[in-house]
Amino acid sequence: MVAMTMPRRRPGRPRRDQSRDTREAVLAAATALFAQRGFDAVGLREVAAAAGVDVATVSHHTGTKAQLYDACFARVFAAERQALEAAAEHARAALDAGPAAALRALHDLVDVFVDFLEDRPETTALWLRRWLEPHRHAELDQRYAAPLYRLVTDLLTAAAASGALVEPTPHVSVRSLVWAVHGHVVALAASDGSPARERREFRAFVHRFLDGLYAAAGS
Amino acid sequence: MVAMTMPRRRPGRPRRDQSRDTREAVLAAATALFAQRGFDAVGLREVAAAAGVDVATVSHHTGTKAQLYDACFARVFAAERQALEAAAEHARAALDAGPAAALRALHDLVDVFVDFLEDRPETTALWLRRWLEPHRHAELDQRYAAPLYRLVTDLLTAAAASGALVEPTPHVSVRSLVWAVHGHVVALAASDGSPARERREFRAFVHRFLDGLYAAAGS
DNA sequence: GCCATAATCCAACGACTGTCGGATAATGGC
DNA sequence: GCCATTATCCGACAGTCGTTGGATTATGGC
Repeated sequence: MVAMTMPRRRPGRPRRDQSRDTREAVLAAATALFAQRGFDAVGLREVAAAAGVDVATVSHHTGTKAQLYDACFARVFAAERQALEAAAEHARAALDAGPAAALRALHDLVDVFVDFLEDRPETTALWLRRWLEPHRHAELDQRYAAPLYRLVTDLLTAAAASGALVEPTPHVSVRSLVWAVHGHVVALAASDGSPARERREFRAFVHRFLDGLYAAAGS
Repeated sequence: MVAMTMPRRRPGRPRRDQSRDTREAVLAAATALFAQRGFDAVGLREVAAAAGVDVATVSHHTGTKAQLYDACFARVFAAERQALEAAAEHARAALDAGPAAALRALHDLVDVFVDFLEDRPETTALWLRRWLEPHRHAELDQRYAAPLYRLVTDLLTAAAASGALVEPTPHVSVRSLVWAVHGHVVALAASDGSPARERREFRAFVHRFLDGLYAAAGS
């Protein structure tokens, strides 16, 4: 953990950036715990212990428990959004270079997505937990999910408009693809087999899925 | 709720089947609450109130809170398994009647699955919550998920052996399909659009997906 | 070198949690 | 009609929860 490598904190006016470091350590510890066991099962004292600080320090930096949870969420999904938007921009640029290039760009985009979630499984855990909170679902959807979905959906729609593929309901395909990836990550975490093989197989499956969308266009 | 239609319970030796009725009411109330808000966020007193009984009565019938949770889980998935096994038997029988009949049977099987989850969204919620519990994941997988997955995977494998379709990794396809359905159910619950249209669109998507597996066989 | 600042910890609060012993009372078996 | 049975509720216990007020102390600005 980050807290282990840092010198034990002591009271007093902060060194430069001490506040930011502590906040980051708390957020990292809280994110891991919330992803693993959920909002209600994690106590603030536990978060504090994992971050190497006192409970009151957690509250001091992140306010209420719900605010801490939201901060963890925002932190993780900002990273995801950043990774995806760069890749999507790339794909959008390739759209004008013909169906073959567009298909290759889509493969790359999906690979970036799969890589990201494989590397940070806590992202999947947080997504699933948020999806299970109906009252926060709407706000979550608008702030995080919708922009990402629109990104890819627009991509597919544009590809369809250029005649590169046929997909009557792009948002359904995208959503199904996203959930399939989450399922893959969950299965990967619980797997006792060869992770490398499972990753390869899933990637191949996703690519076949994308190719299928293109094959339907009969180009 | 069931509790509302039943006469207020009073102490005393039970009428015939009173015990079973109370247990059922408790399980129903607990299942709904656990699905909505999760294990830790639901208190036993809340379950008791929803079932119209006292806390001690809940413990008396279902033991520990964890045992109550497991009982809810087992109850829901027994129903799912029953529904799916009947449909799968049907599909397996149709496998010898040629590719067209087999494909139609697969469509039917998936429709049964989608119908079931659309009708009982709490099933999806409980699945997702269980998947997020890594320590119980293995046991869960072996007791409930594995048999169902093997059912459908065997079906696809047999179809592949008969040359009806080509699918190198049936378990990946099946898992992805299952997660896509769960994603559909979640989106449906949070949707503010037309549920009927979303259901139609998703069903069409799933059928296209299955047809794609067959189309790859180049029959 | 002094002082205001602010990060940190300690201690405690009230509320809520799961669980259990014991009292109550209605019913089935005799 | 009596008795053993048992579903039900009341009350209480020990523990944990999130949160807060106040004391402590090291640092940056002067």
